[in-house]
Amino acid sequence: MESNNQKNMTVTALLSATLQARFASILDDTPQDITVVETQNPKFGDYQCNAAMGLAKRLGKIPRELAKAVVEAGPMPTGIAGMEVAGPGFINIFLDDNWILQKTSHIGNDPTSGIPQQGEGKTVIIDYSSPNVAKPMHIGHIRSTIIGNAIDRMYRSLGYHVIADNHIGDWGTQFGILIMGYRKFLDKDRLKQAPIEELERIYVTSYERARNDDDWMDACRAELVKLQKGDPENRSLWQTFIEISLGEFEKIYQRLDVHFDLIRGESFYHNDLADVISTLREQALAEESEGALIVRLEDEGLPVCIVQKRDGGYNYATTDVATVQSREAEFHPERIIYVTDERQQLHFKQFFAIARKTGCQSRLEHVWFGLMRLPEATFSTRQGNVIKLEALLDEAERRAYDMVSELNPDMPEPERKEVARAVGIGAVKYADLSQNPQTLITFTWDKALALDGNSGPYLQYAYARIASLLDKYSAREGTPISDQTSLQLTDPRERALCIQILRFPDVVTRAAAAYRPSVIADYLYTLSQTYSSFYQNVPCLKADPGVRESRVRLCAITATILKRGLNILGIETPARI
RNA sequence: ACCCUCGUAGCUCAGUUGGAUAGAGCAGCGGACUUCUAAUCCGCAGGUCGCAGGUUCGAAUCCUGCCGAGGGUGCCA
Repeated sequence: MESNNQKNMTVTALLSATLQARFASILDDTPQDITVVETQNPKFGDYQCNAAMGLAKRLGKIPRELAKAVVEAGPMPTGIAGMEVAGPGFINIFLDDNWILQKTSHIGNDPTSGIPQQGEGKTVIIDYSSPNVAKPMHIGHIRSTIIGNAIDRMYRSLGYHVIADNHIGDWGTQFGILIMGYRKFLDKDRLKQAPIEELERIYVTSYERARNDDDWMDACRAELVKLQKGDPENRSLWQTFIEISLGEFEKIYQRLDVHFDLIRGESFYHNDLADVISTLREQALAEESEGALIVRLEDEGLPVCIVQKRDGGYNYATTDVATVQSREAEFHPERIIYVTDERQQLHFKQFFAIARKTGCQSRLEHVWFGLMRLPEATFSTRQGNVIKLEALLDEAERRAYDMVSELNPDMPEPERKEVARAVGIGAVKYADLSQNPQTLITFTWDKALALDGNSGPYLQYAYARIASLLDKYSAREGTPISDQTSLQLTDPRERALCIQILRFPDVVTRAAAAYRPSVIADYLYTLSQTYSSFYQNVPCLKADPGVRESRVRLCAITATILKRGLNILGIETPARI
């Protein structure tokens, strides 16, 4: 009987502990870095330990002999059917079939699918999406939103108390320009029809004018000062801009199934900025240079950071320091994770350094991703070749609709639309989540909306096929497959599938530690392929009684893992496609 | 000039942080549908891991140099 403690451990954690004890039993002390990893190739066993080689060298022993001694140190521990020494000193581990089945059942029935609840009692703040007021969200914003949300869900699945905070750009010089634009160029009909597009239009018009007209520029500055001093009329306009923008953002968030616990823009921290500056002065961290206030960061190998401009205005770094201080005081987070594009790397290094100097205790992490580009050119607001997020999602749903209609012409219209929505959005999300974020990615419609191969729809389809199989089983037997059905291994493909299922808790743990949703995406795709191969080649419903129940149950557990894994990526799993 | 990333099959990308014969998808070729949902499965072909050195039992992965791409570098965010 396993203890609760062991049930909360991943397979690699369990095996690592087992092997560590085994090494310790033949050595004088307990080596620390004994780890067990999944094998790439089944012929090397299910898991492997590579520690003997490095350790032997340090101890002046022969690697193969050390490995052999470990293998022969005693009877096989729980869960392990056999171990063998291979190559220069690898220890290949073969799991015990009964243990595999027991573990697979446990993962299938566990409310957290075996994911260790390592985050219990810890708070993590995740700062993502963060669009600017008065600008529509385009495909440049999608990555922060989708990747950030996946990290959010990953940490929740590990038991962390997650605070998702949308740090919107609702304060700054653009509002003077916007207020003048609103007064002079506003078209009320357009504002009703497409509010955010109209705000963007008046902003761009006003901005163009300001570039060529100094009087206009001065007027914009004057409006900004009035706003910052609390002028009621400008204040109310500003509120209007924010409400309109938030309303538009919320539509996108609803479609993407993204929800924030906090929406605190830069303005929320505005009153704290003067205090931040005076603290920096008191601690002698800030000094004047060329009329501005700077923090020197040579000791960190970083360039100077300006915290207050010559005209008295504050910079982004100042706001971010104020934000961290506020978050620490209110929430005491163990960690704060920021998800932004790669251009802000230096900024985050600088402001993390300043935050630490001012006593910040939270672990600060910057998760960055490459900008998205269009095949023809770098996309930019100025050139007007942006793809609006809304248009992308519409196109995705349209293509998915055509696909669903072709596959399933009998599906009633409302359901077909609903499925098309889930599949279209899932395709867009998966395209973004399935690759390493830190690479430059070129946007193409076909890739973002891929419906076959390594794609969201492939995974959803795999899920739907299982759901259909389970329905069919229930219909025939008059009752769904029981959670208590005992599993058995009668075909190598069943074993391969179980081995994949066992990996899930490790994968989620690893993905969260690396802030990489692609690790989960990659795994789910492998799981689906393993399942598809099993399903295509091994009869389930048609199998003999007993074997049939076991296989159907295995299908059900696979479905559970697929559903949970996709849910962590923020991708829905319709029961029919 | 300096700093940060990236460079892997024709194309798009993985590669468990130093492990065994570098893997998928798309495209190409050959097979499997009166189905347990073929958006699938089985097989074939495709590689000087940008180039050159180095570190060690072992390198796509780590160090150095070079080439190429992208981003950044005191009053934008």
